[in-house]
Amino acid sequence: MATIKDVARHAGVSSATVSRVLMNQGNVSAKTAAAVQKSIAQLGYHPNALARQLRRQHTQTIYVIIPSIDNTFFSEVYRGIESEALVHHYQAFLVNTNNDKNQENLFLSALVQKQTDGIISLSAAAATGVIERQVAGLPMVIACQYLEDGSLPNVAIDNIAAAKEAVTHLLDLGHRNIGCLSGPATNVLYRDRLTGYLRALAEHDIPVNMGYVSYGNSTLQSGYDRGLELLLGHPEITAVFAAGDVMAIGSMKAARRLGRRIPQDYAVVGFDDLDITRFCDPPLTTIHQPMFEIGKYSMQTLLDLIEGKPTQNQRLLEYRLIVRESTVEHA
Amino acid sequence: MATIKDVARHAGVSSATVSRVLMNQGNVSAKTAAAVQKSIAQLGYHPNALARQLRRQHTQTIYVIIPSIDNTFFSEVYRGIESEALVHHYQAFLVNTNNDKNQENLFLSALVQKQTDGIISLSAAAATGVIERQVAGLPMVIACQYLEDGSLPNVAIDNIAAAKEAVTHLLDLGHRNIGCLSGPATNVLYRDRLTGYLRALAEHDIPVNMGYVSYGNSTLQSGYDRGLELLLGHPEITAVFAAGDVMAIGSMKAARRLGRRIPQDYAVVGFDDLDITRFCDPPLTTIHQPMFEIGKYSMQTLLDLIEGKPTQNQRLLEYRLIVRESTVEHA
DNA sequence: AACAATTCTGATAACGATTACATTTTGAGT
DNA sequence: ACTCAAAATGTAATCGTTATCAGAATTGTT
Repeated sequence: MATIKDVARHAGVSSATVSRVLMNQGNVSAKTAAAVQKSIAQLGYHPNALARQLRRQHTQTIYVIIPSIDNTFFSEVYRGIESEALVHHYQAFLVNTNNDKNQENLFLSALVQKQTDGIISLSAAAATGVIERQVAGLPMVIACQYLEDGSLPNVAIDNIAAAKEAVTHLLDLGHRNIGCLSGPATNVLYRDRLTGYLRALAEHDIPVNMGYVSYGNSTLQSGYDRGLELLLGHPEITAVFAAGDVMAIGSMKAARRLGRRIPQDYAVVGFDDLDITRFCDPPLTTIHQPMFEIGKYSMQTLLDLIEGKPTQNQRLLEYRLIVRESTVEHA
Repeated sequence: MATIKDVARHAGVSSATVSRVLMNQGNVSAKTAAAVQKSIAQLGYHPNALARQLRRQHTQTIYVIIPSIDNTFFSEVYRGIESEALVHHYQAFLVNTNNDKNQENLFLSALVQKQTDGIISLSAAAATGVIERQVAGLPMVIACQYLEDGSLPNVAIDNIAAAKEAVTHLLDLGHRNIGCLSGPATNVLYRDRLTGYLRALAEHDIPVNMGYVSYGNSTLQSGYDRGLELLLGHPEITAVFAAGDVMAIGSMKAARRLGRRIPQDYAVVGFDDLDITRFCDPPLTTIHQPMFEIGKYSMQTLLDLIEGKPTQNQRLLEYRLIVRESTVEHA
């Protein structure tokens, strides 16, 4: 690979001059600039980003930590991040932790070493790791989740209120025995959504049966498994609130297998509003999260952080309940 | 951030010694090693990867180019890549091009500059860009697709044979008017699958009606749109071969909307065997691709390339038809 | 033609690590 | 104690850039 020196020699100038045209910060005559450009093209020269970044002490690069790459929810948030990064000439890279603590640790220390300008984590768990490891100081924002000690800026929706609205929708339809398919209790997100579920019940003076809430792991299969259990163990349940569309879809299959018709015998509401929910049979009633915007604002916040501007510590975006055909008045 | 010099000073040794314990390549007494380790811990030192890589001239890093991050097919392939990378102490990063030529170009030149050790592209289009730009020389392999001039190693399945098998399955069930939901004709993958479709028909002496083939863009929506068109324009069609599960699922909604029962009135077979296909209603008959293995072998091939070992230029893995409930004997 | 002000350009010191080579220290064997 | 090889350490060059500073070339003004 050609280096800047090769170009300099080829163009008959010093490497400083080549660097100047590379950075095009003026102060170089049109003639030599042209000559240098020509040499660059002829030699197929590409500046070495490593060397440049080492010298400049910043990378114009951010990394996004994603807990599980196969969830399209995260992909959409990522797209928002990416598009915003692009307009600010930052480059976004993705790391996938597979929900694996080991992997997270590995990546985090790798990222610190990589001298990235900033990190957006879509997992509060990973973020906790960072802080324990005292690599704070590296600009970082959390998207979709948040740290309970509020130590890092975050952008998300109000999950408690949203979940409450979803469950209230079921209550308004006359359902009284409502199951809850939650995610891992270690995750704030699912704790909040569970809280919303409980509050909605409380507001309608419905006694809580903790047997109605089941904890899955956000996969289709666990939506199916937990959904099956729920219906088998509590046949009186007529509706379910799933704290994620993926689990909702899994549970719909479980209901069908038990001969329940959706929505007549079993109403289901999801959470997230993934693309696929419009193509289910029946289309899923769910909470819409502005995924793209969450990504976009996360990136904006990160940029503020990088540039040392003051930032809002918590940014809550708008959600909304989208009623489709998977919920109907209780018979 | 503490540098190696800080550690050296703190431990009362030279930076060379610190480097030696960092690389733990022996030749340093247990006593000083311990002292250095202690200083490292105390100062919270992390080696600067940029500097290290600049000096060592390799990064232990590979990048994976993904055309669209929201397709779970790619995620699964990526997981295979990642797991294999991990055991070889390589770090895999992801870049998403959103099927956008501009983005691809941007990323590619960025990657060259980043001095990565290698690239795995899940898009032949991106790979073509690389070659035009004469940044060959950078180890690179293509997964799932291939370049028609055979200039880069690739690992995939035999898409022609697989598509042919899928369509033959429909023919064996007695279907004669079979639609084809293809992807962009610019993509070898879809051209191959279309070829498979045509060959199956030819083998059964069924005249081809090119009106039966429609070109979508691999989204749920386009599966729906093209599927609707197909059924509206050619109501005599009783089965469809979709060159991707995502489009298959979209088209199922279109069929339902027109009052067709699946599979009785309309049989559909997909391609890929995404997780979601098991949770559709009805579960989708499809071609299973060994996504994880494709990823794994791609990474192995890339490593061989990096280490200068001889590599197999084309590796075809096994696929298989999985018959579920979306296909049934033609009435 | 002389001079100052301006614009270009080149030498060189960083950035933070690794490593070849030189040097010192250690320790075993006598 | 002395020698000598082996082990441990230090010095300094290097990776490919950018940025500071100083010097050279150009321009404009009188």
